Amino acid sequence: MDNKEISQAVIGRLPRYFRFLGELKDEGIERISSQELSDIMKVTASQIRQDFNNFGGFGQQGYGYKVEYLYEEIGKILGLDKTHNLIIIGAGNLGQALANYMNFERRGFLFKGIFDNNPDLYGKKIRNMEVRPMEEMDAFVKENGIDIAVLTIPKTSAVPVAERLVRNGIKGIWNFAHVDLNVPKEVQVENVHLSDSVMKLAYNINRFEKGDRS
Amino acid sequence: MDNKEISQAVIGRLPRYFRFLGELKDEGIERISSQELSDIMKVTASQIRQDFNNFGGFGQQGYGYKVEYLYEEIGKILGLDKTHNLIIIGAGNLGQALANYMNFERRGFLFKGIFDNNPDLYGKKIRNMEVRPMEEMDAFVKENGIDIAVLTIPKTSAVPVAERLVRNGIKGIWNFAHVDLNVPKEVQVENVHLSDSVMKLAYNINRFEKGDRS
DNA sequence: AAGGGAATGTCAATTGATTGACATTATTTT
DNA sequence: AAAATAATGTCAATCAATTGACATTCCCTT
Repeated sequence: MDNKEISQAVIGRLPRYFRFLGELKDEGIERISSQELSDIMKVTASQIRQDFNNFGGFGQQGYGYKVEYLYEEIGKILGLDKTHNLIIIGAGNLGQALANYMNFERRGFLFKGIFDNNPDLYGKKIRNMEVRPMEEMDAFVKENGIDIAVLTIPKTSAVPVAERLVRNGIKGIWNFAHVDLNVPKEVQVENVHLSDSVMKLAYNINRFEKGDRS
Repeated sequence: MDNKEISQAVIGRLPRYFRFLGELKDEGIERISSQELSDIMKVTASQIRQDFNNFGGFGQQGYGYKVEYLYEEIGKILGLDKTHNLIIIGAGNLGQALANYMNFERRGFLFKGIFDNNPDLYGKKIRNMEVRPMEEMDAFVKENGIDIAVLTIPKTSAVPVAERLVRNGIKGIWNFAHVDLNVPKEVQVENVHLSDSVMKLAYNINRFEKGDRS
């Protein structure tokens, strides 16, 4: 295994490759060239080859890539061959949506529990899982080997809750709260700032209306 | 108004500036230098000045930036001084979560309707708005001047629905479906691919466990 | 009113990402 | 079995983004 650092630009593209390859596989396509993939995905063939080569190259010269093999390998790179125990903090609309939405299970993300600090919700069943009070979170994380916490709580509580999670050995935080979390570098944070996203959309709509047709 | 193209890298940072400035404003801070902002936001002061200069520069030499003024100006750049009429397509968990979650209203994103093709949901009230059947969508978009459609439907239906939206003059699509939409360039698409996001998280957790401490 | 100090705006240098080109190597055909 | 073909892997060139440096300008104090 090479130890050279892979840029996040490349990593950010892997899930999209994975998605397209999965679809090709489902269609029964067995092999594909970087040029064909380029046409489908609307990125340059050069970038595709460059990206795959970061991991050693999965193709055969003169032939192309075997779709299924490539799909498997990218899955492994992304760590989808392993399972991850996951809890959701915040049983509001978004937390519930994510809990139910979980065809993430297929990818090895196992939903292990959901927590909230609203007593009205305690015991409520969400996807066959009772909402637990926040006080139980710390022990639960430690005892159940939880890797990932999904934060769907208001920004005011997000920071202290993140600190508690870190203290109990969480490995990754999927953060939906509108706030930056400052955690030690051994804890991975992936932010989903929905309002940032919709603002970008607003900008681009506006930009276009002002006559910047590009 | 300058007509030079602003890179999406810069645009992508604006919402974060906006968020931090809003908080500073709420704390009653009146002025800030790029260096101070750099310390808070953990980006270089040079990048901050460079970014703002894309829009002509909002500061005063020897003084810094007026927080409130800067906040307002970035809001205007993002188009938050205008209102956008928005509908949600797909009244499942995620659609409902987004509908309720809407403190987007504060930013000028006005929730005007929600649609689904499941008859069981027709008429169900979500945030004071009855779920409408998909058949009514096309006319509704046209008649109510809808700018933005939020797609929270399965990937199979996302593509044809996007086409219908485009035909009826939608300006932007906030796409939560796990599929790439091919729309004319005058229609802006902002993707929120949640599974891509969680896969990136999985990668980074794995990478770290394998000993890449960075 | 004048001078010193502070921080912007901007240019240049560097770093990083993407694209292009092609030699190499495997496959396929004859 | 050899030649032709096809497409990768990789190097070099280009393009874009980030950082660093500093002259300029404006604020603030005396």
